[in-house]
Amino acid sequence: MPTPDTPTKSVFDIHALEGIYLLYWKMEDCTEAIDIPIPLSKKERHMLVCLDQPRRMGDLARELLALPSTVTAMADTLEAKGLLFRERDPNDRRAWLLSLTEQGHDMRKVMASKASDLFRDISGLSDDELDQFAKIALKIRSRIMETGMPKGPQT
Amino acid sequence: MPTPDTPTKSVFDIHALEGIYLLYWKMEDCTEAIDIPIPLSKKERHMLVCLDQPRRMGDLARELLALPSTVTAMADTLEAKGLLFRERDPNDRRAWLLSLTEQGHDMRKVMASKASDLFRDISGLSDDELDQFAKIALKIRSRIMETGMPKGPQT
DNA sequence: TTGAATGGTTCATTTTTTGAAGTATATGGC
DNA sequence: GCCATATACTTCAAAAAATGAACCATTCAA
Repeated sequence: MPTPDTPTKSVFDIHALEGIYLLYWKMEDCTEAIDIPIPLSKKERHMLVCLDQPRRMGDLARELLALPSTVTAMADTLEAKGLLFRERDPNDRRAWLLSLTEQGHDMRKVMASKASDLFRDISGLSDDELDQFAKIALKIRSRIMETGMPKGPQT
Repeated sequence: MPTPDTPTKSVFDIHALEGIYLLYWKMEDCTEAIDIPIPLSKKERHMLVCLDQPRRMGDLARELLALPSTVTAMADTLEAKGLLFRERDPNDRRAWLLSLTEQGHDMRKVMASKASDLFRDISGLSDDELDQFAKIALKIRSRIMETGMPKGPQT
């Protein structure tokens, strides 16, 4: 019978990564339970949260690891629910900019603040640790935004 | 036209969380590209990585935020691919323990070590920061494992 | 100007997830 | 021990979500 795998010698071992995955999954799980007036799927929630400012559909698709056609569908339903609207990108008239309506912004704010609270509870970190973690997470965020957002599914 | 939302005053603000999400998504994206002899879906990969030691299907379902029936289906395909096998849990003969075959363990090790490398590249952190981040991620991991794994979808 | 590339849409197909009903084992009260 | 109820997993049909190919409009570059 196989015995548990021994940790690799690498600095950042798989159990730390597992911590990140668990955190993500647990956040997903608890976020489901946030009570919002209009029911949204997980991906739709993420899309909403990504829209702190107007974004092009293609960018969203890459960030959310979705195909353009998937983003079209999600934008359709969020638009139908009155949470966002499309505007032509003045710099490229092929592209749409998605922007939140006032209702969309309200909902996004509620979700963002609840998510932040959830993170504190779930992680159980001290203020000091939260601070350290946030600092590094922000670094990772800028790094990914600079050096390459996810490429997303290839067609 | 709505202006970008102002950050909340909470210690752990939404942009830090966004960093964690981006990290997760980018890891998903790059992990797709890891070349393995037997093609697996994302969830199947996660399941494999979770099986560093024999686990009950119900536990996996909760951790992976899937329904029991979904885990049954995934276990079936991974079993058919020769990567894991079922054994009755001697402590509860209703339950199955999923264990990796030797091939499964080999594949898991490859994926775990590549994931670790990927993380270093994607995050772009210094060794010192990696260390700090890993320490905190491990804390979060134990915290979640103690105080409550995800409940998963409710039937 | 024109041909190739890009941004998004449409829609039929495939994949994945869901959930209700079922089997087998466990657990707690009597 | 016996029964009722709960738990662990399975089955399978229905629903939801993602995919990808064909398409239109605009942009970019030769």
